[in-house]
Amino acid sequence: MYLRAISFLRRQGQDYVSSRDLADQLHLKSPQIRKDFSYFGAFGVKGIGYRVDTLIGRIREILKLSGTQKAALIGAGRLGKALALYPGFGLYGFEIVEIFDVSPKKIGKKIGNTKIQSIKHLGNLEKRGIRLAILAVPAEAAQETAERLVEGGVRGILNMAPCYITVPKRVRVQTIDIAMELGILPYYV
Amino acid sequence: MYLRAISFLRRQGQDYVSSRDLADQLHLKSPQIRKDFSYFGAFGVKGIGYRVDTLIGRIREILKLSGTQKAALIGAGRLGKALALYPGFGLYGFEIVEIFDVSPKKIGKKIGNTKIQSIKHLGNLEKRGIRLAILAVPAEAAQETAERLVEGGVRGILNMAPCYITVPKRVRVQTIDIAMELGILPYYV
DNA sequence: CAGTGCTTGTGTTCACATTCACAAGCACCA
DNA sequence: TGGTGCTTGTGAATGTGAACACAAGCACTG
Ligand SMILES: NC(=O)c1ccc[n+]([C@@H]2O[C@H](COP(=O)([O-])OP(=O)(O)OC[C@H]3O[C@@H](n4cnc5c(N)ncnc54)[C@H](O)[C@@H]3O)[C@@H](O)[C@H]2O)c1
Ligand SMILES: NC(=O)c1ccc[n+]([C@@H]2O[C@H](COP(=O)([O-])OP(=O)(O)OC[C@H]3O[C@@H](n4cnc5c(N)ncnc54)[C@H](O)[C@@H]3O)[C@@H](O)[C@H]2O)c1
Repeated sequence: MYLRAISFLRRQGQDYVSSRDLADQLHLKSPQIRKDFSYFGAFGVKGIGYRVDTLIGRIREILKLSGTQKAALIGAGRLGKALALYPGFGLYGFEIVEIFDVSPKKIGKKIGNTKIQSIKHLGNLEKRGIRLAILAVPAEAAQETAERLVEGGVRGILNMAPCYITVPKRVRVQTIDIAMELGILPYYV
Repeated sequence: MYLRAISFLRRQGQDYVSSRDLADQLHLKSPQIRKDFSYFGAFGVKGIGYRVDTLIGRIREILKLSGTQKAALIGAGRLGKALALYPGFGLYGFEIVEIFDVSPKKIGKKIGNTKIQSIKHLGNLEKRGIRLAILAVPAEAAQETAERLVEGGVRGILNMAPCYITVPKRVRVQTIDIAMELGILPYYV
């Protein structure tokens, strides 16, 4: 979240940012931000604030986002296609290098420059330097597909299907349930 | 989250569920679930658990999700199209009834049964019974578009653009930043 | 070079959410 | 009908994260 906000400031040409500025932009209180940063060492300048470049570098280091990371996309449906063409992953250094699907109609076709491969040819992703996967298959197939990913050596899964998936604890899953997020709104409205 | 899990159980024909079962499924502890439910009154049966139908009804009531709610979709790009055709909103009783875009190439075309209208014709959504909107426009246009939605009487916005938007405090915004969620994974991997 | 204004970093306080532990209560059975 | 086995609902304990308040420190100014 900080990375996104600070990257935005950099694009606008800002060199320094104070915890107060960030707090206003992110709708947080400023001590929150200073505490968060200070957990990872003191890299601000009293009286001035934090240097934007330094901050981006440190946060990328902390989150292990330095350099580029390869990711696989599973499921070339409507959402999968949107994700495959989404440039926003670049900010965090992600690149979708392989796409898989089960449907013969889709296998062999291309999304952008990337060919859709058969899920049967998933193989050992780890050996190809892929440790992350985005799961955009129907909920019914999510658990089964996740298990194949784990076999393939994947260490982190972004699950777009509206269900929980169970994996060995060395594997991290992050689930996004878009409809559920919308479901939160009426309560407050 | 509970609603999704319990709806899943109902589809499987289960009549009752205990806090322990739910806890296992959602990777939580069981007292958490009992506390959460008890804040809204006691509607379980000791020795048995919670009746699935009752639970779904109560949670829908609590979250103000009883009945159907109309929503507008702004931005008929790749993501917008996927969302417009996504059946998963139905679980929470949402229906996308209007779609808007700015591009002359898209206006007049249909996604499913819904015609894409010009954003100029947004008008008063409230009067048409629309209190929720899904924002799937480029980040640069998000703030400006959100303001038009607020003018149109929208009370809740699901923002898919990777940026914060500022709205009057009577309006609730829920932002989903998909790339950011993926960005969380490497830290743990 | 002392004074002013601003911002960081952090010990302490505070608030809240999670977890524990157990009494109360229902169902089933002998 | 009394006993057994579960499960709920909830006060109390615990843990965790947010907010506060302020000393320490940098920059700029006259
Ligand atoms: N469309 C949306 O806007 C949206 C929003 C939120 C969540 N989701 C979720 O994302 C997932 C995908 O949604 P979608 O709209 O793209 O669906 P879709 O039906 O358009 O696409 C699903 C794709 O997955 C492929 N597939 C099915 N089983 C597979 C398997 N075992 N291995 C590999 N590929 C397989 C299908 O061939 C298809 O191409 C679903 O779980 C859906 O609930 C979608
Ligand atoms: N594609 C994805 O998978 C993905 C993932 C995460 C987030 N997002 C975000 O969702 C948003 C949409 O992404 P997309 O991939 O669909 O982009 P897109 O470029 O395919 O579509 C954007 C659409 O918005 C329309 N638009 C532009 N300005 C508008 C305005 N002022 N009013 C109404 N409509 C307007 C455009 O005409 C276009 O049809 C972006 O903010 C993007 O960052 C997309």
